[in-house]
Amino acid sequence: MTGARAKGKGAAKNTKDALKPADDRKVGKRKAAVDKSSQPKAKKEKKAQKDPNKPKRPPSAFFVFLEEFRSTFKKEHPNVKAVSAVGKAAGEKWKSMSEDEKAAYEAKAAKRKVEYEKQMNAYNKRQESAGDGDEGSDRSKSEVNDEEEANEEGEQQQPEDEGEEDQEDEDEDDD
DNA sequence: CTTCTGATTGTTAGC
DNA sequence: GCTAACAATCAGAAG
Repeated sequence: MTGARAKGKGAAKNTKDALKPADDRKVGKRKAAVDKSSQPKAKKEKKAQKDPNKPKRPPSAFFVFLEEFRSTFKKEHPNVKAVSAVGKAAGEKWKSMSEDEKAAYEAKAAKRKVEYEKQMNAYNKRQESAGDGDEGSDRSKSEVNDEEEANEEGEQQQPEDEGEEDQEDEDEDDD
């Protein structure tokens, strides 16, 4: 079980699979390491944080929905602590949701993406800076101190609204 | 003690 | 263009 992780399904590099995009690939999953000594060791920090503040990927609409779903799911199933249980249930419901409902999460996810780009910009800049001096060599600098600096637009309104942002002319469903 | 895994889908980045 | 990897999560499993 542990062996097949990265490419679980044989990398799906076969011509057959190649034609078919990642269809049912159980997601090669993460690091795909654990081979022998690929386990990232925590140098000193708690987790293997390669980069000081690496911009994590923006949660997809599904993940946004997941966060909310998890709360609900846990409420109705406080005994269920299996992540797989929520994942399955969420996935099922997700597919059951209408595009309208999904659009609400998609809109949010889209916004996340924009922020992600911003974070990348800051991160990217950081990288350049880090590369300049020797990284990890100087410890007296108290590591990174700057945080979130890509706020050029002071207008960061936080709409607490619930759902439906500006769908404007969305064809909705006319069937 | 520390890191990984499971399970879901979507998005992003690399080739 | 397609593939691989990763995004959260939580508790257990493995080393």
